[in-house]
Amino acid sequence: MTTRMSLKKLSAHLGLAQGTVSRALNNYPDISAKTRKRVQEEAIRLGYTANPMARRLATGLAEAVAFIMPESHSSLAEPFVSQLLEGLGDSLSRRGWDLLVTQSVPAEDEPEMIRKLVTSGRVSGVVISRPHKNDARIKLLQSAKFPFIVHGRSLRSDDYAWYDVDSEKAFGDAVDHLVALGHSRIGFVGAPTYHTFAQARLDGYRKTMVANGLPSDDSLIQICELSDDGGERGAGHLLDADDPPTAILCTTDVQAFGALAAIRSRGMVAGKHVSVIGYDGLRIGRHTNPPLTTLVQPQAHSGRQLGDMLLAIIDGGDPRDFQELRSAELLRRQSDGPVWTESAQ
Amino acid sequence: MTTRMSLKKLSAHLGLAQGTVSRALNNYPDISAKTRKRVQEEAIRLGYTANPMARRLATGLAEAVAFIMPESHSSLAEPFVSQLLEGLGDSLSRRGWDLLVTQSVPAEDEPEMIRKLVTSGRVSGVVISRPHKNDARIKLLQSAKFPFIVHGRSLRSDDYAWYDVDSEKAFGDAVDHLVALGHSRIGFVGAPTYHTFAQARLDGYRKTMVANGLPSDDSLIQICELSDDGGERGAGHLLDADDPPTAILCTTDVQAFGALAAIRSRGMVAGKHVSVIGYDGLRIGRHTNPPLTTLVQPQAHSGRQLGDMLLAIIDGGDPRDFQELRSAELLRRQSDGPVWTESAQ
DNA sequence: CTTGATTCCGAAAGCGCTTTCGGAAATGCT
DNA sequence: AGCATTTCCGAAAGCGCTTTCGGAATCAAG
Repeated sequence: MTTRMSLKKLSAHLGLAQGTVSRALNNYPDISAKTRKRVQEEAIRLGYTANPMARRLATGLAEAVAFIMPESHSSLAEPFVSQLLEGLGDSLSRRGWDLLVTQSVPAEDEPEMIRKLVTSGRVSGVVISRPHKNDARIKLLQSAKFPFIVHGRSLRSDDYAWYDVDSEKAFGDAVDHLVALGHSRIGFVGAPTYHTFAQARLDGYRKTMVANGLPSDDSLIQICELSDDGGERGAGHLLDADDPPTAILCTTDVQAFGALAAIRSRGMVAGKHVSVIGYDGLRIGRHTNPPLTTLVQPQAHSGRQLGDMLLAIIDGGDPRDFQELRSAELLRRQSDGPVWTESAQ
Repeated sequence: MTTRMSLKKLSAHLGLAQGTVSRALNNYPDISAKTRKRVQEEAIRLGYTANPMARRLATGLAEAVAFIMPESHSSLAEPFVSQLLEGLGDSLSRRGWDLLVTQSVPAEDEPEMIRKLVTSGRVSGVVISRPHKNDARIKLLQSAKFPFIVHGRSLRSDDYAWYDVDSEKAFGDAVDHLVALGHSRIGFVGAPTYHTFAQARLDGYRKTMVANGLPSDDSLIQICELSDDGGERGAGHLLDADDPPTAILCTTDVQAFGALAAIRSRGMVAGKHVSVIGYDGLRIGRHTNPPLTTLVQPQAHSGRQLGDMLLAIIDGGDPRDFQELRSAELLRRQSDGPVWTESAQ
């Protein structure tokens, strides 16, 4: 491979000044259509592409955005990441920008990590996910006036861009659904509520319980970690209580998988003796025992959406104009059913 | 935020020349220990960090590597990706390098995509995964003398770096295991064999079948797509044949999930009437019906490993010195068992 | 034709760093 | 003390692009 084609060589080849060629390639209006055409054709003919580092240095634009991976809570690795990255990459590549992924770090180091990312100039924007209710990263990014978008929301979400699913409403729907099936003692397997989504889902559950005139005291609520084991433990406690619930709502599908295990291990069958509903709509839920009823979120194009929005903000758009709330829908598989009664048996 | 600290300002502040400060920060030996210390301390005191684009332009080093995401075959999104990226990111971040992710593109565009990546200078190395038996990307990378590492192998794998799991051996072990359980008609649900791993697993199955003096004619082999649906169809055909197998080996866990479904839908129970063994060791397999027996690959640190190896190659190491073959182990859950006999019932 | 406005391109100054090179100052040796 | 080294730093030339600015050439208008 001969040495890489440079602007210098290209312009010499064309008998034009470097600046002229550069402007021609970048469609400056002060270049005649004729020479512009000549330049552009010759450029592709010779396979010239600008050195990104040189351009980035000259323009001060990083031409890249970072995705901060959520901390993986279980070895049941985040199934979203892959899909989300695909969408994000798709969005960015249309502009020739890079997608860079940074791993999450211990929570206390996050601010420092964000600071570095912002000041280093390696990226022109970032997308963060799974914000806490009071997310330090968001504040940092805001005060630095750095373009960013959030996958999810924090408590106050009016003044930044986000893309989220209304899981509060979804959990309300789930409760209504269970009530319609005759359930009145409905348990909830939650996650640490510093996660906004965990809080929202708990709220949706609670509010709809009282709206239906049902109890949702603490004995019906188990907060545990976001893993199958966590779900199993949480559901286990619920099931072993004096007056166990006849249905259990889980914050995530992964937790629900654990809940199903807890039910099985107690000699009961989910969907019959006790109902279980998860949230996420993971396809893998088709294969659990029994197949998991779940709230599916429309994440097909969330990555693409996130990318497009972030790009718009980087282009100068007002972050407040980019807030999108989608809704989730109940997908009935086989882990829910009417409340169990011995007699009906 | 006041304007970013630059080498120029830092050096003025120190009363030194830019070059001197730069060399001090980069630990050049021609700077006295005294001034080096002074410079470095002042740099951190003032929060100076070099502008990456400027450095990259000056040094010609991209300080980044790209991970090319495998094409996702099913909406059962690749569970590995997340974990792998984490490890990779970890490895790279120790050196302050960036990890950038590029989405896969239609196979026919891959060479072009690789070419762009290589010539653009945006990265100093790439990691590719799921190579085909005769992978065009590998050849391209080799002829361009561009640093890269492969997650998996192609047919001829002697002259480049790779990290792989010996799934051929693993499938041999699985066959032996089933034979020990009394099985003799063992079916195989495969994947398109342009995937090297699909071929290797098929080979492992075949060879060990004949080594055990068992038949492995085409009627026992179904090639289908890498998804749960594919696995369900493949296993279905096997099951519906005149002389159905008493055990089925699947190329991946995801396919095995489908196989379990096929068995259930025919009123049989896996692990009893017919055995199923998958490959990957996905944790989610604990929750299927029944829990899936599988060959688990040690992917805990594969990302980290891949990153370290690639870095070493970029540093000038000989790719041939970086070939690592790990092995998978059988994890018995509940989808395998002795061959079923009516009488024993 | 002359003038004034346009159109189009060349020249040059950066962007913020690295690295080579040469020379002054400090040190070693006789 | 005198010379040859060695130590340490300053100066300057890039890296490959973008972008401003001014001027030559072209055009329209008087």
